[in-house]
Amino acid sequence: MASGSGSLMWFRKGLRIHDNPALDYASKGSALLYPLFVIDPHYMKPDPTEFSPGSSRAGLNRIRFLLESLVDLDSNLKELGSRLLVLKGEPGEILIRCLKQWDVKRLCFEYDSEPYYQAMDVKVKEYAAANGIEVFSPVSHTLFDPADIIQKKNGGKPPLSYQSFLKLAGKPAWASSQLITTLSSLPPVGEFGNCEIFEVPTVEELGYEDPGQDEFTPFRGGESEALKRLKDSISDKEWVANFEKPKGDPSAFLKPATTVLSPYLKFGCLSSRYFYQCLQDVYKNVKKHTSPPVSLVGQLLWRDFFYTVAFGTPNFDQMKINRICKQIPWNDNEELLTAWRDAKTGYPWIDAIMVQLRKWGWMHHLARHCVACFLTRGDLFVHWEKGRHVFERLLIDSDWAINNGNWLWLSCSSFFYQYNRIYSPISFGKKYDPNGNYIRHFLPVLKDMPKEYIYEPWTAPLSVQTKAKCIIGKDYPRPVVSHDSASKECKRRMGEAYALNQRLNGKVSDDDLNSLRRRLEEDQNQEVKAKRKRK
DNA sequence: AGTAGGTTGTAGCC
DNA sequence: GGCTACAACCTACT
Repeated sequence: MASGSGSLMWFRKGLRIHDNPALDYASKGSALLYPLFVIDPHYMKPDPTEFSPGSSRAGLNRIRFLLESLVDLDSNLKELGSRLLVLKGEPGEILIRCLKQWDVKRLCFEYDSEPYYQAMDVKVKEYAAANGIEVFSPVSHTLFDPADIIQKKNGGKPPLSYQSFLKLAGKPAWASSQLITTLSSLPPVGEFGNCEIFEVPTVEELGYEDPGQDEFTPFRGGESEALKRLKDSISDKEWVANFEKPKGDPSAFLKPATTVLSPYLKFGCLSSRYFYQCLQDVYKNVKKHTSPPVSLVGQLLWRDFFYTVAFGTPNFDQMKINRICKQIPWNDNEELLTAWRDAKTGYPWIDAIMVQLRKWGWMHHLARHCVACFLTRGDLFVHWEKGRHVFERLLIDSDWAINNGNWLWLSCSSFFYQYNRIYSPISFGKKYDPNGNYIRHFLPVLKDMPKEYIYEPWTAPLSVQTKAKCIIGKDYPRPVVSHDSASKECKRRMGEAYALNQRLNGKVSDDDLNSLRRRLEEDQNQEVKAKRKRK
């Protein structure tokens, strides 16, 4: 109760010591500190109905990354004379139970703008208020407070373009203040009575079996790893100063073309604000540097842009009743979706990327673009929400606002509308990696295919296929669609869908969408018939 | 009402 | 590596 002398630090994201205002405040003026993490079954419980090992929300790679981050957090807390208390269950309920049983006068946790936590936090705050417990919930996951930008600076609506976001956001308030990056010690952990406290579990303890995979993500979770990676990334000042995102090589995998700090930012193992300040320090000491949107700081601002729009847009993660999302008659073709998801489209560039996603949980941004475009408006015309689900589970850096924002972008449903610009599943990869080394690594079945054919193996003469020990249609699939005709058909459908959205001023009903879907399919059948006749 | 600009398209040319 | 045509969308702002 309010008479207590302890603080409860509730970790969700923000799995770090450095620049953690909630932790800093919790540790000040309190005789006791309870650092808590709750293992949420929504996120961690095995779901055997899913297409890959993991829960319904997260694949095994990301679950493992989170556990590693917790182990590291626990060990960093121990160095400061504390430890991490791990509990299991629905986090909101568990937290309230802890507040009831423990000696807590102050509850601290990082503000989280995702709908899932917004709903949970309302209940927790209500309980705290009713019981005289002080709540401190600072914005420290992002550079800016999304609510501040939307309400105070833009009259209640989120900006829908990056440029307008930049103008509204300006410089962060804390840009030139000293962030607290180290703590010297923490108060001792209080008595936790009959609460059953766990150590950080292993994946096996969570009920997962060894998936028997030959290759796993090379990225280890945790604040220590994040800071090491940050230091490595910014040590090359020229590289930082000249960074231009679109110029990176998506096929580079031995040494990725970006920092790969995204998974650490996702879980808050790395503070985006600290990263921002480190980058500004580099910029100060060089003659010239790149700028947003392409620079490294630009990447952090992209992150905040998507957080802001996502916070200000109800139903951001779906097509229907989403104010900013174009209504498009996507198909529901399970076979095409499965081929894409399981790296069996017959396009090696696409399939190699999907294998990297499955094994590493990370691919270059442009590689993500290629497969997202291919699944949706480029070739297969499958609903972006299906692709979103696959990314959401498999990416180690999957972040609700950013993942959904990028699927809206790539499917030309919002933010980006030039649907005639389609990534070629053949030539896009080839211009970076003409020898196909990336494909050879992630699709070893094609490792002996001559480079003349590796992006289009179905065009290789049978003698070449035999010599490469890879028969197309047997050892590696034939293309599920022909890119030339499929992309043309997609453009036609997008054009029709856009016209419908414009005509109805965005108010497209299920019936409108279904009748367009029927018409498009009829047109396509007629077209196919006409083609046959001509032959 | 009209226009500029938009992180990252492709193919074909030099 | 850079230029052009291709076909053409939207948002933000004048």
